[in-house]
Amino acid sequence: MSKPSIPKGTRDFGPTAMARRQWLFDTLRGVFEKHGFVPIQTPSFENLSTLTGKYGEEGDQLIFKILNNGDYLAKADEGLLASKNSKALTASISKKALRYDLTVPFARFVVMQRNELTFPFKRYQIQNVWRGDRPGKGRYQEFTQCDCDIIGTESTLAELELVQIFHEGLSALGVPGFRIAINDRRILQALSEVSGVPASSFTDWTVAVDKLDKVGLEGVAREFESRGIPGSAMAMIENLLDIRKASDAHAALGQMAELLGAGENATQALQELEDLVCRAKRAGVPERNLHVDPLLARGLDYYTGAIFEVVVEGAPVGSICGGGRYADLTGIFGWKGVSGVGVSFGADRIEDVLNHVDGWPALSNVGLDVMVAQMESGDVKAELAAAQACRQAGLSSELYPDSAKFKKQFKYANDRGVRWVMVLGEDERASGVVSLKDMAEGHQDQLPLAEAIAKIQASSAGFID
RNA sequence: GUGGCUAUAGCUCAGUUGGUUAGAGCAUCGGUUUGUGGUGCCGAGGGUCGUGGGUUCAAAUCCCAUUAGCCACCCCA
Repeated sequence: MSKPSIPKGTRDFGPTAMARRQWLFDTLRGVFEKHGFVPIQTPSFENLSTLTGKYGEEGDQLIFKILNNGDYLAKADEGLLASKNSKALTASISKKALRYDLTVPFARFVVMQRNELTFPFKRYQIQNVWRGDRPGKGRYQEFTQCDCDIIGTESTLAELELVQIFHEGLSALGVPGFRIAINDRRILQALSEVSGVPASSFTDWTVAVDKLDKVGLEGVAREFESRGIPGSAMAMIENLLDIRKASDAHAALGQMAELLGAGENATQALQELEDLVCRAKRAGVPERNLHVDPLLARGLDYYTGAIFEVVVEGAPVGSICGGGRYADLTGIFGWKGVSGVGVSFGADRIEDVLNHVDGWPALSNVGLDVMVAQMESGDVKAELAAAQACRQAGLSSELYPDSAKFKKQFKYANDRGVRWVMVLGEDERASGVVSLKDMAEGHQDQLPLAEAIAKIQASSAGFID
């Protein structure tokens, strides 16, 4: 007899966790809808070719591939099979894969549905994604992303709206001490150019920069060396570290402008960031929650403009949200020149943070307002009618399914955390009342059914968290 | 992928330098008389000590292998 288990990096969610998660999703949904986003869903798995080549080489390897049905080996390429070249063989034995994020499937969706949609199109999407990563703290193989994207406009008001949504969403969830870091790929591009990094090494450069917080300056230097980036580029990194210490976003942007000189793209990006920060501040996003971080890089290949990341100080997980502008993600699906920007809330990591700081509101997972006890006679006519009357009055109710001893029935109600128990015995029926016990207080009264219902309605549903 | 730690009841863990029938708490179930839960008291069930080999008169304990999990590194959102 082997104990059952679930794959590493996956989790079961019990009633308590689900009460919290549903509240989390409801809260974010409310924020998205308040900003005019509409929901969509896409399939859990896509054609493998839709996903590959969008997330960088590392990302591609983390995509969960689905083996073809049928006798896939018989149909596989003989030569590749014999050479045991897994990577090359994949294409001939797998045509589908679990989605890796919600953004690429969204781009695919937009291209396919373009004639049905009105642009700019604002959608939100709360669904699972899968990554074949090595699981660890705050790292799952299956997790839920809550995305909202605006596609079909280059207006920087879209970035502003998403920053507001970060602030409104995380505030509504009660996430403490979150910090929205913003940067721009165009600025990064210019920085790498100014520091003498060949254009072909830009991606390598961003990967190394992204690691700074983990590996330190020496680590980045080693990265540069192993990736063939001139050591002279280190000077810039140190400058950027200084900028991080700037008193505010305005000062940071000013220093960055000095480093960059007159590159046109970068100048525009700097101006846009400046505007974004100002407008966000005016829109009520506190300065302490918003930081311009010249070292924020982000790994995904498709970002071209503003990029975002949200971290929580002292939290046991990495970033809880991410996002950015992608100028032409639909281009790879055959529709060029459609710019979009989006952000993603990592529900599972936010859940981890709230667990860590014990920051959940009081949520009931009881799901039952009143339980009707069953008499030994097993004649349930009056009980069924009472339970139904409760439901018609908008209460959730159930009749205990067996004519068990009261001790057992009351224990069941207690263990479930049900506050109210109704008893309709001989005596009650004779006098046209019900007995209603308040499990929280321990009192019990006899009163007409209608009054009992009113009393329950006046109380809150459960008494155990 | 590298290093370290761990594996004993449903859960969390004790278990001495190897030595009789492997324990506790929690959980579960039953009892504590009439139609009533939570706290108390009494009782019960439940383990081939991760798996396979070895050393020994004797292994939960020592050795080897193997599997799984945890932590750190690496990598990444």
